Amino acid sequence: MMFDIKWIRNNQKKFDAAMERRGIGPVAANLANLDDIRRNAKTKAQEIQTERNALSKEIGAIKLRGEDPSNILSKVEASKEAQVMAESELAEAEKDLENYMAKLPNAPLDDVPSGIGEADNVEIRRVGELPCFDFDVKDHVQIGEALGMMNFEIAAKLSGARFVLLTDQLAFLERALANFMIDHNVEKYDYTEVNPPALVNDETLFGTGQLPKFGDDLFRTEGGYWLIPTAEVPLTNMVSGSVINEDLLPRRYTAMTWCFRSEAGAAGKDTRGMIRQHQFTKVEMVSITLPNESPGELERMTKSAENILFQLGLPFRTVTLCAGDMGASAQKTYDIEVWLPGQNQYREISSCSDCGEYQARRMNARYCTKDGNIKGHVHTLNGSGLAVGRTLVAILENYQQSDGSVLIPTVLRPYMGGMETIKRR
RNA sequence: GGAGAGAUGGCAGAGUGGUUGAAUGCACUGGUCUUGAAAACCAGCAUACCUGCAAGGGUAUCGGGGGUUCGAAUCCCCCUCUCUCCGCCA
Repeated sequence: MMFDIKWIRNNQKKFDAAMERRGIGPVAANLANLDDIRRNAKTKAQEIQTERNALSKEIGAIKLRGEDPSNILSKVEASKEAQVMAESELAEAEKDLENYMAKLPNAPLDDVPSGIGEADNVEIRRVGELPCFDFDVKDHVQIGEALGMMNFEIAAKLSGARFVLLTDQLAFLERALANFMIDHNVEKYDYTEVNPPALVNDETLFGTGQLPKFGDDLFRTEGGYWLIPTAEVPLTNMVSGSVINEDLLPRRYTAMTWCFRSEAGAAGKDTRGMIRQHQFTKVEMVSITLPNESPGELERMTKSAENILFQLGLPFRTVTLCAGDMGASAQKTYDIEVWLPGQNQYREISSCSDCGEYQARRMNARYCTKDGNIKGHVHTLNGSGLAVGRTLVAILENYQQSDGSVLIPTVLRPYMGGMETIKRR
């Protein structure tokens, strides 16, 4: 069950209040009603089945004695019709309830600010000083193209709009960034590196909440696979359907993957440059925790992402998303926004979310005590650490020099064979 | 892609139409015995859901879905996955 229907039945006002914060009208009464129908149908179907089972057993016994069971057989015949009816009623009721619940978003935590959009998000900290330039600031497209290492025309020829082709030192930089991030997550924050499938099935996308509602944002193969929009999908679903011993929690996974997004609703947005692409590289973090540990884990995960920016010397700010701006699966989200001199604004580079038990319920991922007693659903969290393409953009723009070259952040140099600057050659 | 074999409780492994939710062994838990332990013996040991204040009662589940039957782990069909062989391939 995607939500705790018993809890909803008994706490209808609370549930509706939570949904209202996400801009969704009252649903609890509907849910309770659908559940009533479902339970009644179930009870009825079970009663009929009980009778049938008893009769069938009796027939077995009678036949064993070598007697004629035909009078009972006729009784069975009568109950058959009733059973078919009851069962189809039940199936319909269950489907109705599931379909209804599958489309509801997660309930925001109490400390999530109210609001309907970006403007209502709350900044909680700013780190790093904005760079000053004594020359005309260029954006990453100008810088990259001038270096001759960022090409949108060839990418458009090969694929179409919203693709980019990096060459030479920029291709190298992207690879170095990913390595740096993975190492950071593994060595400093105890994440386990994973190299997951990038094509997944329907069930997996349902588990993390992309399906059934947001299939339009994804690419799908003719064979019915989906290209992952983020490594959150495979990493989180690693524990689907399993019962994890509480001693083994928390579990932390990190992966570098390509991410594929159709950007269906983004026509006209960020059309210039690498900010919004159909394909981009991202290093992702996923944590699986005990229920009471997810809020602390969210802070930890966010710190991990922030620390990468800090080490790269990129200025950023962190905001708490308001209830209306969060993704459907999240119960609390921090966005980290990096400063982009070329746009003269902060832009999202990481999003860290505590999904509570929302995804765990969809995936049926639970935990148990040492002696195997199943206690409940785990909590799941995911966060970018970081979006590699956007990090590359941020480095180009923040570390640009007057001569068109780009300084490489110190921590990255070991990952680039000691190279200190990227310049045209 | 072709041919074959398989999927049963934590594990191993019986079971081909009628008290089979499922033998047996191992593991695990409790007990007896013992100074203690081992061994031996006895008992217990799945999950989900419905119903009930509770005790309890009930339903479903032997990879998944559908079918045959009064009755299916057992028969039929479809699918998934695993293994072996062949082909192809990074």
